[in-house]
Order: sequence, then structure tokens, then C-alpha cells
Amino acid sequence: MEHIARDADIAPVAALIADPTRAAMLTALLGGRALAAGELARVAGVSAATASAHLARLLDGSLVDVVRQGRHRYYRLAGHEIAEVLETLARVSARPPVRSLRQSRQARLLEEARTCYDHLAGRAGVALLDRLRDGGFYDRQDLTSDGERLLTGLGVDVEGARRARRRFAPECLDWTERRSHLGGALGAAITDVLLERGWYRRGSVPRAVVLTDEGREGLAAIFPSKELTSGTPVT
Amino acid sequence: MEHIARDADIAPVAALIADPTRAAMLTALLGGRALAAGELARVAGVSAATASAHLARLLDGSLVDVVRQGRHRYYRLAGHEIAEVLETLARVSARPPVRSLRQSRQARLLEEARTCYDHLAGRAGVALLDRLRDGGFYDRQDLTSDGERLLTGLGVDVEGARRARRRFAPECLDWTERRSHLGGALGAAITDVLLERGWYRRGSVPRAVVLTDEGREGLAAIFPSKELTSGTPVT
DNA sequence: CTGACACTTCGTCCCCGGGCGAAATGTCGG
DNA sequence: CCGACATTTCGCCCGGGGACGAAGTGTCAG
Repeated sequence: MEHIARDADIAPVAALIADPTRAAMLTALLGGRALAAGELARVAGVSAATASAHLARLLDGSLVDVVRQGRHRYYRLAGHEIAEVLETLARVSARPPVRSLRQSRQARLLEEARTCYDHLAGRAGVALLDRLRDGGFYDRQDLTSDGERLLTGLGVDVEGARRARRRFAPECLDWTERRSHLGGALGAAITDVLLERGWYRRGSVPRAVVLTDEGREGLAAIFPSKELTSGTPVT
Repeated sequence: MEHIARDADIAPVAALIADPTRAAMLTALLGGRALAAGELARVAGVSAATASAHLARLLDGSLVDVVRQGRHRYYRLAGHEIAEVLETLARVSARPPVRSLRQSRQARLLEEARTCYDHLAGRAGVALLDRLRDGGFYDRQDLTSDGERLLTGLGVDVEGARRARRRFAPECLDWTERRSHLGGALGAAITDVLLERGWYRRGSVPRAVVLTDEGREGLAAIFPSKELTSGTPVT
């Protein structure tokens, strides 16, 4: 009889994320790549049958997309809005204690450089935005004309990013660094080029990316003053 | 001392939001006010005993704060990061079908004007940002010098908002309008003044606020060109 | 055609967590 | 001190959902 608020009901979506197995799968998919059902089962540490059931529910809730390719089924996040939910949740979630040496190494890799769905994050992502700003290429959520020239020259599809329905160049709060990196359509376009040129390559850990030698040289040529990364290679 | 980062595990926080009863409570708290345990029980449609158990869990998970006042305990969201999680979730969540006339009226109230934790949202929030932009008071995530003068003159603590540890004047995507309203420290400071001056007052529905006659006049004086609201009063 | 592989469906087990009423704790007005 | 009210704690019931192995469907390689 009392007023039950008619609002967006967030519980069903939250429930899909709330299961540890599904959360592990979604977090792995934050890397931006589509992963096969079997890979996701391995990442989450469950049997294929269990993974399949979870993926069916995620699909039903429109948190993931699937693309069938031969006998594989590749799952990916259903869109950047989903990635934003996961990142926002990560920001308020505690970091679990380190259990093994291997986990701590993986953690350091992720802290150094990773993809946040489709754009560069971690220390590398934060540093990239700093360099763009310091060099006068980026100001107030937008490229300067210098920035426009620089990135277009590097092969970034700035035009296309401007036309996208997403926000163009928003700052995205990084959950490990607690400072901003570049997100949105432009962040994604830049990251495409970085991977395409081989300046970064995807690491063995799902979301991690690593700076290559070519990348180090290329970036040093563009931003002569400082190192783009923290300077302490992860071993 | 080496600070080691690990992948955040988002499942526990998501699980707290995943229960429909807790979700209803949290959504009610998005209004920004602290609500007593009994009020939250009524809003969620459960017994006091059940509500108490849920609130204990939310407290344990640091999603809410409590302030004891006499025989009441007032609960509120633990911070704007929590509000951001809830808003982001709302953006990807379906809106439930309208069941009753009363619910549809409430829905229209919320769509017209509500608080998004601590700043103005809904059509009114979106319109406010539009007016600020059109008048040359706001540009590129920051106040212009005109804007600084205008708001300071109205009694908004712009200085204090700049010093806050939050982002100053970010655009926040509105989940009903799908367009941006003003968030962050400045959005909160402006909303404080709007409520303090009685230009808006809190409605009977938890998150809703309504434009008063004084507010209509005051805003018309500042933004002469257009109505701040949609012009179709909610009845 | 056949066997290997990727994934889903089915059947089964089991446990966690939400719901309530009743009683305990705590706080206020007199 | 005493009832009235707000909130929490306790004891109990119940259902949903996640886990697995085995069997079923679909796809590729030779």
C-alpha cells in the first residue's frame, strides 16, 4: 500500500555481476578482446558446463555479446556502458590480499599498463594523458589544433572518433592510479593505433598490455622530455 | 614499502546491490538525504527486522554510513563514489513497466527534477547545464569567468568547490534524459544554494525535488530567454 | 564416415541467504 | 521509574541458484 518507488531497477544487473565466477569472466573481458567460452571457464576456474550456464545468463541480461566462429563461441562485453559499470565498481571495491608471488607479478603488470575495455589504462594510460596535456596537445576534454595534427599524422582516426555517438575525449578515473587517463572514442582510437603499430602488445594476463621496444622509441620521439612509463620495468 | 595492486574483486559490492530490497534502499538514498531505518523499511516494503539485517550488511560493506540521533538511526550513502556506481548501473538497467497511475505520476516527477545524490538531475538538471552553456557561463568542463562571477554572486561556494578533492565540474550522464547534467563539486554546491534559497524543495517521493514559484522567478531573471523546465508542469 | 574437440543441455545435489515473528535493547516523554 | 516507540538480535523456515558429471549437439579434419 505504501509507495514502492518506480525507478530503474538496478538489482538484476547487479545480481549478474554479483557472482564471483561471472565477475571473474566480466573482469577478464574488460581487456576488450572477445574470449572463447573455454578460456573464460579456465579464467574463472570452473567446469565448461558451469561456465556455459553463466554465459547464458550474461547473454540473457545483455551484459555480453556472442559471435559464433566455427566450433568456438567468442564472448565480449556488450558495450562500453557495461565496461563503465565494471570500472566504477572496481573503484569502490577492495583489493584482495596477494596470495602468491605470481599474483603479485600479474598485479604489477596490470598496474603498469592494461586496457580498460578499449582504451589504455594504468600508469601508462595516466602518463599518456599527462604527456598530451604537457605538450599542449590536449586541453579541457578536447584536442588542441596541435593535438589534432599530431594524432592524425600518427594515423589515429580523429574524424571518426568525433562522429561517434560516444563522448569524444572524456577523462576516465583510473582505479589503480586514482588519476585520469584518456577514455571515450578518442581513447579507443589511439589505443587501436598503438596496438596496430605494435607499440604495445597484449600480454599473457587477460587485460595486460606491454610496451614494446618499438613503442618505447616511437613514444620517446613524440614526447622527448620524459619516459612514458614509470621507468621501472616489471619483471 | 612497495604498494602492491591487485585486480579489484567487484563481486562483493555487486552482491550488496544485487538484492532487490537493498537496491530499493540504496536507490532511495540516492536522493542525498539520510533516511531512518524505519523509513527505509517502508520504502523497500519489508519488516523492520529484515530491513535491519540488510542495513547491517550495507554498513559492513561500507556502502552506507549511519548517524545515530536519539532513538533513530539515519543512514546515508557512504560517499559520492557509491552514488556513481548506482547511477552507472541505472544507465544500463531496464526501466520496469508502469503498474499504477500513482507510479506513473511519481515517475514523471522523477524525470522532471530529482537529486542525483547531491546535485540536480532530470530534465531540470539537463536544462540547467544547457542554460549555463548557452549563456557563456560554462565551457569545456569548467566555468568561464562570467560563470564564476554569476555563481559567486548567487552565493555558490565556487572557491570551496575548486578546492574539493572531487572533480570540479564534470558532465554527468543523466539516466532518464540520456544527456548530460552538471555533477561534481560544483554541481553539489549549486544544488545546495538552490535548496537553501527555496528555489527547489524536496518532494514527497524520496529523490524528487520540485521547482517553487520563487525558483521560477529567480531562474527566469538569470536566464531570460527560455523556461528552465520543460514547461509542462507535472500534475 | 569417423573420431576429436568446443560447447550446451540435463539431472542431481546442496548450501547460502532472505523472509518473518517474537523477544531483547535502547531512547524518549512524563 | 514507566509505557511508547525505534531498532536490533534470535530462531526458524524456505526457495533459488551454483556446482558437477554425463549425455547431447554441432563443427572441423582427414
